[in-house]
Amino acid sequence: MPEGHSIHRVARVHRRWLVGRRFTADSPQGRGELAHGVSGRTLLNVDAHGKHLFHTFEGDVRLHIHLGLFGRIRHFRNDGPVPSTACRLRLASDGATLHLSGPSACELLSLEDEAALRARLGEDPLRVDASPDRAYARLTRGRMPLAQALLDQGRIAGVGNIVRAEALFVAKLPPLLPACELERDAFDGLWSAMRALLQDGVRDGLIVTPGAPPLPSPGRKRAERFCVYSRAGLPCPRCGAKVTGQVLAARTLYFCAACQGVDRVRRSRRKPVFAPAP
DNA sequence: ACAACATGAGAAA
DNA sequence: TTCTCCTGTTGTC
Repeated sequence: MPEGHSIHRVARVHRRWLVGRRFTADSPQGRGELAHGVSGRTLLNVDAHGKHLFHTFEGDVRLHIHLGLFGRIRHFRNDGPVPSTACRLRLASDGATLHLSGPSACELLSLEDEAALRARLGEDPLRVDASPDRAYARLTRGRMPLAQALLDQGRIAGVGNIVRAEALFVAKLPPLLPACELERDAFDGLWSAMRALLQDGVRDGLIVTPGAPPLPSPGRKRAERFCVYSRAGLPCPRCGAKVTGQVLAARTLYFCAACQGVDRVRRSRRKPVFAPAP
């Protein structure tokens, strides 16, 4: 569910359908104070930055939601079904109800705390105020592998494991290149690949990488379709070589070692620190 | 039925 | 680096 595109899509839906409504809130999971803080207030605004959602209610009440790995928001036009015991927050108004379950964060924030949180977030390719210059400066700080830097939300916000793999593939970049060796024109290709994937994802509600092959096993229900993500051992749709899946900093990184090469990408050629896998 | 795994991230060591 | 939290889906038996 949750990479940046999902969050921005939720924000869009909520702006369109929920802003202006007055909600009653409850928490079947037993977070009474949280529900009490929101209940009876009108929703004024919804904003997304990276994977974070910010709802502003009347009376200076700010709700911060992060879905984490497991979080989900279900929407209903009517009252909706009986919420499960795992439902952390239910917001109900006339003709629109939502159930939030499994978030890693669902809290009320003061103005200062929200500002501090937003200040820690990097450039979000989905935001109009995003600065590619700043994104490049932050992303290329240090020698950490490019793929690892891409998941650091303080550098670039909203990119998750799927988008990093697919964008690096589309831009034909080597994931293990030290971030500081990424040339500016190579970054520009990566930035536009990420933005295109995320923007299409907001529009369609799921990530579909152009050029992705049909699903390997027809029975699978996976909604999103990829070139390399989750395709370890399967043929690369561009060159046919086997896709690599390897764990990097506790996350599985997928890429095609054969066609995501190092050419034209280095900033300094002095030290051959990185060599593509054989 | 049951186990493994997942699009995340913070804290601890 | 390893643990920890949270829930739902996928695959194996």
